[in-house]
Amino acid sequence: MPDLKVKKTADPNTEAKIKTAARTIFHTKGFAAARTRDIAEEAQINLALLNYYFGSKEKLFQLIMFETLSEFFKNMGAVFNDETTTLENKIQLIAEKYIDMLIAEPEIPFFIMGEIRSHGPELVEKLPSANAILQSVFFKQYKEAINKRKITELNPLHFLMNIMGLVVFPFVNSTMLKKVGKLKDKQFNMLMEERKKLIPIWMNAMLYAK
Amino acid sequence: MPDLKVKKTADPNTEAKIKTAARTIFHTKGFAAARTRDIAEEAQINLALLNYYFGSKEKLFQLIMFETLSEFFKNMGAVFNDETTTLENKIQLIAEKYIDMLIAEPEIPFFIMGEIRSHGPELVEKLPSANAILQSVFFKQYKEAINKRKITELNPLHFLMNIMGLVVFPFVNSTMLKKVGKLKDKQFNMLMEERKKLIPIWMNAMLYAK
DNA sequence: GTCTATATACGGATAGAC
DNA sequence: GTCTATCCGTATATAGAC
Repeated sequence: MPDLKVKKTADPNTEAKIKTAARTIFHTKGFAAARTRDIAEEAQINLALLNYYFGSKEKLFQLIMFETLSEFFKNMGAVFNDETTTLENKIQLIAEKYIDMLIAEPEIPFFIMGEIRSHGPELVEKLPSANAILQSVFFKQYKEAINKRKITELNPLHFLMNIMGLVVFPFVNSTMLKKVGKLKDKQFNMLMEERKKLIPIWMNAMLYAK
Repeated sequence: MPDLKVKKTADPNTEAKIKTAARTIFHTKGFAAARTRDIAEEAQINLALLNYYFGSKEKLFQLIMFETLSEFFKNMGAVFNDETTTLENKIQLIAEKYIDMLIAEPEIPFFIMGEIRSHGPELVEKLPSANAILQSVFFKQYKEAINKRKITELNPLHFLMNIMGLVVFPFVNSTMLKKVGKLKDKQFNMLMEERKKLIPIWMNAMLYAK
């Protein structure tokens, strides 16, 4: 008689399902507002399995946070330190890659910033890439461009704030922007696509302004 | 025999103290992570008094949220709709006023965006000013400037995203920026002061770029 | 109005059957 | 591995003394 699988056989995907669900819930609600029950429901598994596989809400969160951060910074390190591309190339690549990523997962920057605020700056310590940003090839090239054109030298952080502000901020504040502009998600994303081309132009204009 | 006030006379400031404390706690932690005990401690009052005066955590939150939003948008409405100032004037005023406000209360934009995300867009409905932004004098002047100079017309939302990104984003992401730039609060605020002058220059350059 | 003590609800976690 | 039932800490809220 064949095994009809009438009863609970192990689901090989349970662990993965929980992780995917946890990612979604944590990203959208943040650690404090996320409930393990939300995650269990999203994953369509029993609540007890969350603890069985991951020990605790806290441990599961640490895992998701670690993966999210690695993912968020890994692609960027390569662009920032590529010796073969120009400053202008890099600006364009950063705009394109970040915007693509943010269209795919728009909740990530808010999630990261929120958890950095609440869990304190210890979290930032764990970002190897973060500390080295100002020493990257990207910023060396920025300084060269400034010197060459004999422009008043500003703290390079302004440059960093500007490109991040232009790229990331619309996603962080998307709810309000959609409301103000009466935009559907699709239209909003179209605007973001436009910005891939516009931001390099704007950044260039800012660089040599006045 | 004089009244030595040995015992509990009514403190006329209790209500105000709770509100001030609630503001601080809600702004820094958000609704979900804020505990009524945190607020009571911050205000140095008995926990029960919070409910005595404000009914519930939820009601107290609604009050703080309403006041925060009104305050955040009221000054801006005046600037946006002033017929007597030019576009350039307004950009400068917005940068100055917003940055002053954000140096004084840096947690506000993150707080507002976070609660809009979690409490859903109903909250945005309650912003009378928000819906009218694109009809303001500020944006009329923006469109005139574009037409006059025969520049490719973009969705005005780009203009809004840009100025907000440049002004607000550094405050939203301040923890990471301080870390990356190894800045004390004081140094960070100095950079923000610099931006009051820089943002108008940059916005102008962006406006007529390419 | 202010306090202490307590009720009530909720969320994270585990025991133990299957 | 998966489920049900339950425990326990914590957080909001209230009852009632002063």
